Formats: sequence, C-alpha cells, structure tokens
Amino acid sequence: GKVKIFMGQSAKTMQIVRLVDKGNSLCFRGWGRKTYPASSIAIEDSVVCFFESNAFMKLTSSPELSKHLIGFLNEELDRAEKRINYLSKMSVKEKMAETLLFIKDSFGTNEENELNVYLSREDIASIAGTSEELVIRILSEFEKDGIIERRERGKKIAIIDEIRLSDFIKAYADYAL
Amino acid sequence: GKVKIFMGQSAKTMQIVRLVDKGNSLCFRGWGRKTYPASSIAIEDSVVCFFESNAFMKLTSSPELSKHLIGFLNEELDRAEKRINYLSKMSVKEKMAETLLFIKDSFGTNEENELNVYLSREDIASIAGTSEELVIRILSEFEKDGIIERRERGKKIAIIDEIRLSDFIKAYADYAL
DNA sequence: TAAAATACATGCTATAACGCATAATTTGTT
DNA sequence: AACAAATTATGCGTTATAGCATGTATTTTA
Repeated sequence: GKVKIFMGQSAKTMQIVRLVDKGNSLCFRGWGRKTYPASSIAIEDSVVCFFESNAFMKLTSSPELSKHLIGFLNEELDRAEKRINYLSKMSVKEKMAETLLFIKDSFGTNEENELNVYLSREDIASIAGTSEELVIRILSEFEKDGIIERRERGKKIAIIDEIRLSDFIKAYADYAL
Repeated sequence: GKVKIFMGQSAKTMQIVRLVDKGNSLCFRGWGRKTYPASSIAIEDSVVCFFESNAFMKLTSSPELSKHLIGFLNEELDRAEKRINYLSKMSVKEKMAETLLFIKDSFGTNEENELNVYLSREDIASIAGTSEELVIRILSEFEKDGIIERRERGKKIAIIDEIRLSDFIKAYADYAL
C-alpha cells in the first residue's frame, strides 16, 4: 500500500520527503548500507516484503536489475531536486499547488478526479513545508476559486482545474511534473 | 573543476540544487534519457569530458560500474532529501549554517579552514534558498559571534567554530552531514 | 449513546523574511 | 588613471507566514 517517508524526529522538524505507492520498493534505497537515514509510516494497510541483505546483494549483479534500479534512483533524484527548487522559492500558495500535483503524481486520481489517498492536513503541511493552518486556508481558497473540491467532509480532494494548478508552478521548471 | 547545478530559468526561480567537484561525473545523471532537467555552470575553469551515449550504455552492463553508479545515486538522493527537510523547515539563520557546512562538504576547506571555493553572495543565497541581503547580514552576524571569518574582503570564508554551526542544525537530522 | 479525543476551520497578532533604496567597496575596461 | 559595472553592505517599510487561541465538526473509546 501507500507509504510516506519522512525525516526529522520532532514535530517541528518533521518533513515528508517522499511518497511511495504499492509495488515500489522502499528497500531499493537501503542497498549496501547499515542504516537508512529516513523513517517510513504506512498511510494505509500495507504488505511489506523483506529481503535478506546478502541475497539481495547477489541479485545486484544482474544487469537487468541494475538498470532498473539506476532508472528508479534517477527518477527519484529528479523529483527530489525539483522539490528542493520548489520548497525554497515558492510562496505557500504555490507550494500547495505543487503539493496537490505531487500527491496526484505519486498516487493518482480515480474517475472522479479525486486523489487516491487520504492525507491529514498536517501531513499535507509536512509535504508542502508549511503549517496546518495555511493548508486549510489555501484549500478553502482553492475551492472557492473552483480549482478543487473537498468532498466527504474534507476526506476526499477532487482536482477540478488541474491547468490552473500547474499555472501556479509553471514558472519554476521548464518541463511538466 | 567545480560546477554548480541549478533549476529554474529566471532569477526569481533559480535555485542551486547540487554542487559537484572535480572527478565527479555530471553525466551520471544523464544516463538513458534525452534531456537533462537541470542546468550547470562552472564555478571555476573546468575540464569536462564527454562520452558518446551509446558507448556509455554498453559500459553500464559492467557490474562494477553499476555498483558504483548506484552508490553514487544513493548518496546524492540522501543529500537531496536532507536538503528538502532543511530548506522547508529551517529559519534563514539555520539554513545559512547548513549551507556553509554543505559547501564545506562539497568542496572541502584548506589548512586555514577556508572554504575551497569562492561563491558570490547571490550564489550562496541560491543554495540556502534565501535572499542576497539575508546572506550578507547573517554572514556578518556569524563573524561577530566568532563562528566564521571573512578574509580577503569577503572572498574567502573561514569556518572558525564548526561545532556551533552544526549546533544550529542538529535538531533536524539524527546523523551528521 | 455519552464522553473524550482527534481533526478541521477561522480570526488575530507578532515577527521573520523579503525586497527596495542607497551607499560603500571592489573589479573590470578603455 | 579614470570611469563604469558589479559586488558587497546597511537601513527600513511592507508583507507573508507562523503560531496561538478558540470554536466547530468528526471520529474513537468506554
């Protein structure tokens, strides 16, 4: 299932750095190291598979797996570097737009354009790098402007106008999310 | 030589995401993709080697190179995720502390604890994710507090009290930079 | 089904950070 | 050497954001 990966131990320093959907491997990152520098929490019930480190190391000799792994790391590094750019330069409103697209990119949406995941306002704040209060304020602003809709008392977020969302962030990178 | 890697085209959105020293390969990231999503500028005179993509692809089958590459990407992803955490949660003063350590980590210091690189205040601002003015203010504050020294009219920055610098950021991650 | 705990929402205040104006240095150019 | 351009530095008003207080709704527990 879906997993969030974060850094920092206290509430003050906690920051979600990555979101992982089912089928994707957390363990990829742990390769060849004693400790993994971040922590994970399952957002929903998840099945987690463990590999023995040694056995996994042997597999690494497979060129196919290596290729896959390199591709995966490349993509994640891309996403991470984009987020560095975003988080440090954007206004909170822009960060919220980016965050909604980031969540969509990570977990997708259903037929009604609703995000396939429930995240608390606090979690969203931790992705966007802002406060819970600002998240709530900007979500209602986005709803007022017809960009999103909050359904089932805020549990589901539907993206109504994705174009306008990406307009917020289009100045920041020369290619689409 | 030394190279800075950044994203965003306008001054407003420009953000340095990574610093690369001599010997390290930029091209690693370009592997298997048409376009590289960030831009690079040499900080100092550099010798750059180009590989033909096809020839490079063949090499990738070598398990040794794969291993090396995977290790490299893992490290870079670590650094990137740490910076995500830092940039979104830290005060400007803390970000400046982290930035100085980040620069030291990237390029090292000489015998007099001076950073092995000259970066304009604007560049530093773009690493720290803040404004040029704040960089200047906080640098002089750090100097007043005996944490750093600006030598040769600001061209060289010497790190006097690294302990106190890392104290600023020690709450953010459970392991050292 | 009542009580407690959690999550969502809104108003308000204090302040950190931004960004403009301006000045002082330093560097580059003819 | 004298000028222009760029960089570094400082002061200051404005604003965005954080963070508290407080209230309402929702979910969980007993």
